[in-house]
Amino acid sequence: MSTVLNTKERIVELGRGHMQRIGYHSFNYKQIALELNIKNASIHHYYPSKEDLGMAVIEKDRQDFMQFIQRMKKAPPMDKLDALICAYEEYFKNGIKLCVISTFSASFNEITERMQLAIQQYSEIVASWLAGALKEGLESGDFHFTISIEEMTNHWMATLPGALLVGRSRGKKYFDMALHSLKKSVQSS
Amino acid sequence: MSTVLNTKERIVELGRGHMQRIGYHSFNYKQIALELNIKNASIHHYYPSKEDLGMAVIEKDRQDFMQFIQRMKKAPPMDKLDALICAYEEYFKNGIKLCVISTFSASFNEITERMQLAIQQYSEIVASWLAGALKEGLESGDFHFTISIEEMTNHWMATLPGALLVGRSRGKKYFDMALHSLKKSVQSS
DNA sequence: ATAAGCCTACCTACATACAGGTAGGTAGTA
DNA sequence: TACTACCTACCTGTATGTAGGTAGGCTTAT
Repeated sequence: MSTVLNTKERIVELGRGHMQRIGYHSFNYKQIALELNIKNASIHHYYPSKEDLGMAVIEKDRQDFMQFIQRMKKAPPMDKLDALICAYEEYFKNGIKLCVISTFSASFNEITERMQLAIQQYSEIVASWLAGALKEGLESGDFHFTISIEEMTNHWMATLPGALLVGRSRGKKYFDMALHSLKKSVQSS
Repeated sequence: MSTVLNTKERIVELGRGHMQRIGYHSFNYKQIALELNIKNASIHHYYPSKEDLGMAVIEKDRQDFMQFIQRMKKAPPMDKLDALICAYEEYFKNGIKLCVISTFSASFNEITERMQLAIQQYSEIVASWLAGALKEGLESGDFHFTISIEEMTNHWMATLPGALLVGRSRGKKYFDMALHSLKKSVQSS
């Protein structure tokens, strides 16, 4: 698969980045238009409304996550969690982004119902993948923890976004510490 | 202390609520003006710029937290943590708010440096209070955990905002579960 | 082979709305 | 008299979105 993106794909890609950095509502078409050297109105040619673009961003991120699942399908459970953590380190590094789910969760009360639904569904996909990886690691003996898988899943689902937020206000040290604690949580608790 | 607020105080109070629900950037003067039955321009009489109002909201929340610290000064450590959790339950209930620190952390890249600084300082106040409560509980034998106080503090600092976000996308059940796990974390880990 | 027609990927120009903010005024109170 | 707490009216900037146009490539019929 070639990495050359057409305009439509580049709009989503750039839009996603901006939304993750400054939020869905603060994001605007101008920034993308400048970067792609096209006019504001041309974006509407591909995405008639901002909601359409928002939906496309969520959908693209979900698809990327599905591919991630596929790629990691046969990896050992710890590698799966490591890869997830690695993705979050990338978000934090690349201009202090949030993950897409957190981005839209932070704006949850100002997005349309359609978008809320898409985020809810996407969240459940991530959660069930996480639960699967945790179950697998527990059964293989790679992980050791005494709380339920559902609780551990939820612990991860809350801590990953929380680490991004806390990293913004308290700095990288505390972001790293949160992820480090998270990794340890499946090894002895 | 009377609960009757003057207009200036009510503007901050309402502003805070709206910011917590929809974010700093999405929040606008009109909503407050309507609720207080005054004109948009009158808000500028009290807070010349939006940044001033944002700063006032952060400052008010910090002051409220300082009062909270005072009130809980002689309470047993577990009561302190319970009270904090209770505050977050209130946020989640009252129209699905985030805490003020998360609110501005979510918008961290679109607020002024002054506001960023204020949030950073406020974060450190919360963190050091939390660390104090954890230390106290550990020494009194009320808490049992093996990780460092700094790590446990950070765990709380990340999980509380994370729970609010996850609660928005996955629902109250998972918000409650996150807080429940959090409470358990100081009792056996 | 080529002309006609159509589609894609943009453009210019504009409509609309709404936000933050300012200038200057006024009524009531200290 | 001066200050407080508003108001009306307006300016400016900016965001989403629309209408209509155009250049160039592709398709199809003759």
